[in-house]
Amino acid sequence: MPSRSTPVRESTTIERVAEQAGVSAKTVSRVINSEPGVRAETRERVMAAIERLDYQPNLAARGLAGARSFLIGLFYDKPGDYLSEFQTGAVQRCRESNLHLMVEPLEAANPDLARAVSTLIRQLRLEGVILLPPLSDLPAVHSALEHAGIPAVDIAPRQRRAAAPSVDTDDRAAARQLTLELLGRGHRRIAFMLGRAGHRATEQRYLGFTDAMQAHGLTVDPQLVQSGNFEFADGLECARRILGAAERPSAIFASNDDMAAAAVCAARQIGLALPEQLSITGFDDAPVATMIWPQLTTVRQPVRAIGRIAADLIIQHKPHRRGWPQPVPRPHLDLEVIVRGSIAPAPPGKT
Amino acid sequence: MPSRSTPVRESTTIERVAEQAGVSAKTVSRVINSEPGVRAETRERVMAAIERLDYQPNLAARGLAGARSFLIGLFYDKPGDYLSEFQTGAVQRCRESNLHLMVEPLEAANPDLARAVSTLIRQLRLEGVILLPPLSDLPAVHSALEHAGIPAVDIAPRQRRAAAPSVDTDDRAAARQLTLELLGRGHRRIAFMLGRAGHRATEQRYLGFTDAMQAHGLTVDPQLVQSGNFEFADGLECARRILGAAERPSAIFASNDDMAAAAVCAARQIGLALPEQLSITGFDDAPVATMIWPQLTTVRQPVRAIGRIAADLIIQHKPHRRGWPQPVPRPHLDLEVIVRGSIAPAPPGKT
DNA sequence: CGGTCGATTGACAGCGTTGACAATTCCACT
DNA sequence: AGTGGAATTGTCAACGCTGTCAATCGACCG
Repeated sequence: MPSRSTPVRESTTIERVAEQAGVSAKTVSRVINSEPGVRAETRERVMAAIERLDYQPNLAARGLAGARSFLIGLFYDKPGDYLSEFQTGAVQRCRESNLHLMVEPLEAANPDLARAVSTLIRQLRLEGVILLPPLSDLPAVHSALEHAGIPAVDIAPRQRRAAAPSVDTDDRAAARQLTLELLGRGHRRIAFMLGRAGHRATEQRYLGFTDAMQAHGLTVDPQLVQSGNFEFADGLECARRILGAAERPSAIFASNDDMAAAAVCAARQIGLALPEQLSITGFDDAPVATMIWPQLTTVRQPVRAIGRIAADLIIQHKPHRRGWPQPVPRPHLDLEVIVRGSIAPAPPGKT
Repeated sequence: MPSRSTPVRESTTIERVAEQAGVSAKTVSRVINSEPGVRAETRERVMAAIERLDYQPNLAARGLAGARSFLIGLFYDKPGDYLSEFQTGAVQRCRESNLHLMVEPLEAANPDLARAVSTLIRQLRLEGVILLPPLSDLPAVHSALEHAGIPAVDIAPRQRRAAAPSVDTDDRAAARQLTLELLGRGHRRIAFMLGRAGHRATEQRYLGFTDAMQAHGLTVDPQLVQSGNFEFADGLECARRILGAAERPSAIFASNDDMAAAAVCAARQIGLALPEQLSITGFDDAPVATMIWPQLTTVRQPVRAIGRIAADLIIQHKPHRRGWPQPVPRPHLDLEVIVRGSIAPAPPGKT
């Protein structure tokens, strides 16, 4: 029984819709793009025709004719859970405006980054680009984009650029609040595990921590501040150093959950009872936060929401009149401290 | 100091390149598309011109004229680490052929899935689609794609479709091997935590497990087989049921690392010493596998490689003469068992 | 009732590239 | 030098849509 393969059927063009609706192609185009100046009755007739023929405008043709692309780029360096959540949120927003998201991994360390970026944007004529950290901190990327006149939004950039939109969360405030949870439980000697140098998150979280400490008149023992680069393996080293300190802290504030998980392991290995003998906090509410015991007290980032907003910023972006910088939107999202089992009152005796 | 905004410079067109090289636009086009029938010397001249002008062909125009899109779709349901690794691999392969990857989250449960898919593919004119599970098992998606004549590759589909390419890993063999690791350590009473019903991985991993058990003349106690849906929370329940059994097993084979992590937690909570009193294995080598203690013995999936291959299958795909199904490629990737601290010899006494 | 002006709509020429096919060039061989 | 055929290159018209600008329509005014 030879299978007849069904060939691709011709797709409906704008012309066919125009015919159906008894108008010109241009008018159909107007309706598609929700341009003003189409009589309501006409618009309806056209929409009905579109519906009836199940018409889908051809992106390439629209792009070519209209000098746009309906494409937004999402540039990232490291894959991971964060990325996938983020992009899901961004795509959601894109769909509402009939745009599409093009994901492009890029190596931050690549010396030829600028050219890679430039190639991408010129080939695709991206309408905007979302930069995930650490790409959001690379001048090479920024200048390539600026040179091409393509709007970019920086996600959690270390320092905001003058005329560039960005999306941030108030890591500092959340870190402060998280530290307060520890202080409130009587902890005084608290260690801190830093993230990767140069990341906004690294700085802000540490600042929030010191804010809270200072507010309580406490100083931070430099021996208890170690860098873990946001990674488990490094975190393990770092936790060991911290726990090996002459005077052991009663709590560890890790800059992310992976490192917090490392602290949990390290503590367990030297036989500490958790959370009784050592409180640990993380950051991000990554999957691992609830997959270990005790579950991590941490800070939830609304990652999808951030993705949505990032896409929204690109979409809302109107090219501004030259010389007149438009106000740069900088949404700030609230983070949520989530208290779980990994923290407990400080053991007595340690004051 | 008013900032003059740099406007978008005109991009080089194929015409300009043709001029530079002293040939017609069509010849430049030939070079770009590496078509045969261009004298070597001419080709070089053109390439030099392209280089000199830093020319980037316009995707939209190429697409419109050539009736293609240079776009491959990656449809997924659940975001996560797997997705982000996979897409990174797929993009790598795409770049080698100047294609781009369009990621599209799709809800498997959406009753209107077929239309969502159809809209996507007609708007974008995708050249192919990669379906991540569980989408790779949905007839609605398949038929929509087939109807549009768009090649699709199924990733780990439950059952292979006749003329459809797919990428699989030999989960069954790996599960068998992993089980052997347990059996080799003297474990006889082994519990199994199933994944989500309907997933290929769920079936194959269980089959591999029973293969090995049977080969050793062991029967599986139905009480020790529980379903955890691939999720930590469910896994926890499920582990508790298993550990609460009249006769406790000496090992648990979890169908993925999240559930294995749950088993670790559950065991710890009832005071079992790990791995001495209970061996646990996972699957996938997810991030969590090395972020808990003891680290999980598991199976590594070459996720990026799978992504690469999936993209490759789309790219290699040549539309076949109607009626003559071409051989369907079905690469099979090897998995790697990784032995870590979560398994140990069975405690004596239990035989 | 002609005129005016804003609201609608349409005609037409591209957008930058490739497909189909024609033209030219190049060579080997008479 | 002439010829045939393959190799190479060019011409021209799409591809499906939108920008520009002209045309038409209608309401309203004097």
